[in-house]
Amino acid sequence: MDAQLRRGVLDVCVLVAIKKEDSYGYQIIKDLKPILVLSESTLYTILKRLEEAKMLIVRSTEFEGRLRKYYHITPLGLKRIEDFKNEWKELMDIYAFIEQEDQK
Amino acid sequence: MDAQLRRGVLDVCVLVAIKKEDSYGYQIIKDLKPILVLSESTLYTILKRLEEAKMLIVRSTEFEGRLRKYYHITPLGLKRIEDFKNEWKELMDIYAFIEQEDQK
DNA sequence: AGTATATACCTCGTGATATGATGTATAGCG
DNA sequence: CGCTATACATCATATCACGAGGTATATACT
Repeated sequence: MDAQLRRGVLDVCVLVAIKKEDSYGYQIIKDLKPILVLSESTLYTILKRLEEAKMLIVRSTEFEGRLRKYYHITPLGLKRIEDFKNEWKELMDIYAFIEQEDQK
Repeated sequence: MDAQLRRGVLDVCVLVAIKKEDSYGYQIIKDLKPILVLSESTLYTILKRLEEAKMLIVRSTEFEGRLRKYYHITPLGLKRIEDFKNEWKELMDIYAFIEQEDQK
């Protein structure tokens, strides 16, 4: 899929994956794989950005000798998802325009 | 609207506006204004990129003493629109996932 | 013991891109 | 003569995805 189109949904997909249940990097990649393949470098960049934007809070734990950073969604993160849904409507209008004009 | 979401549709909107009828920068901005506001610097950057990608060909003319660069869409440009429509389907699947997971 | 694979994190550099600010120039109108 | 509309352009900046590469542990296989 086109890189630019992906960008618009990447962070919201990550937020949604975490909203469902607190999760960590490696798990999120596996959970999203069926609908969206994303590399570790991409995901960790996104997680960091969302944490800096206070849409996520992190809690580091140790699990079987390895580090795990569990992310939890904040009210700001939930708001981001809601905002996205509204923006999606605008995007649908734009797509409708594309389809309509393209048929002419 | 979110900047990232915009990015995914900007160039296709421009292509569609030109597909309908050969057009030039200033006109395209006016035509798209009802559904998508874009600045001159943004548009001219996009036009340049699409021309370099051979999705548009340009023909410079003089109109009432001013320069006008008319753009015409190429088969590659038409293909880009078709590809976009297919990618849109993938994007709809992702959105369906977001909606579904968000309701849980 | 050694090797491979899965888990789990991270950083750095690069390339692509949108946008505001700014600049140039002409036409037409009051 | 100044203002607005038309019409182009460039530059600097900020954001972002991603590949390449790095570190470390647990488990399973040979």
